[in-house]
Amino acid sequence: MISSRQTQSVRLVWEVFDRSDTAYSVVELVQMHKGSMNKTTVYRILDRFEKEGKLHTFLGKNGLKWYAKCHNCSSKKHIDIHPHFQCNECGKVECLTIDVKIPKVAKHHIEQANMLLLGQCDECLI
Amino acid sequence: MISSRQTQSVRLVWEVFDRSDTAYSVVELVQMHKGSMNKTTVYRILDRFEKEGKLHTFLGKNGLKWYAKCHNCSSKKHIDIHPHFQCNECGKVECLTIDVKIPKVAKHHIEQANMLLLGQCDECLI
DNA sequence: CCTCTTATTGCAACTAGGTTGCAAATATAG
DNA sequence: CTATATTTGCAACCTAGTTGCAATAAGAGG
Ligand SMILES: [Mn+2]
Ligand SMILES: [Mn+2]
Ligand SMILES: [Zn+2]
Ligand SMILES: [Zn+2]
Repeated sequence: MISSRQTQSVRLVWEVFDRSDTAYSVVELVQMHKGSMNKTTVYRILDRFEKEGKLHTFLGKNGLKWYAKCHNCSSKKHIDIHPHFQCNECGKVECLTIDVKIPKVAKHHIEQANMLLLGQCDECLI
Repeated sequence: MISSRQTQSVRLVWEVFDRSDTAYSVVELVQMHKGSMNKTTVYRILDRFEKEGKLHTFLGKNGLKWYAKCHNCSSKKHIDIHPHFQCNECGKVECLTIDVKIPKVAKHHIEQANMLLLGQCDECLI
């Protein structure tokens, strides 16, 4: 499941994602593991998870990097090209399962489409 | 046309956008005006232009802030909700005139959709 | 034109996310 | 149990962007 060396830190970071399908910003993850590992280690472990196809990454509304679990990816193929949602009130981020068709643009070759929807989440709508 | 005080710096920054419809990153703009004004000034002028509805802003692929001219906006209403394209090879950014319909998401209120298309621009396709 | 008020600017210091080089620690193959 | 390669901590660094404050300069009104 977890390739390369299965260190204490690797296990701790993975557990967070294993427990739920929530997306986490690097800032949260560094904060969360403060005391048990260095921030550099968090960054490096996340990098490795991404290369291995365990996590995918995207940018939230202020350019912050977010990570979420992949479901059918490997180091060879990332198929997590889905839109993401971020709540303008609580800041929470979610992976969306809806399909977005990539628009065609004349004279351009489009390889990827990043879509970030902004608004209010279910909890903040009340 | 240009509200507030029309300083030397304000004129210089505006000229860049007035000349063409190119999008510019703040990094480029600061570099471009190095020698004639401080970077803080560039940031503040861009902020003002945005508030006044002259420029709109969005994030490029590395979370860098980009600015481009608005065409029918005012301080009251920004209607520049269009997708943007960034070339993976030369880094160039373009505003796209295509329409993207904002997807609906159950139990969420979507206010805005940010879309960044990545690929190769016309010049880099050769 | 001159004067006064207020918006704008420069500067230096700061914040925050993210990266790097290197020596020390540790997982794991054999 | 070793030997080796990977991973980690640390401290220093980088870059985009922000802030407080004193100095400067638009431009409105006289
Ligand atoms: Mn996702
Ligand atoms: Mn645009
Ligand atoms: Zn919310
Ligand atoms: Zn290009």
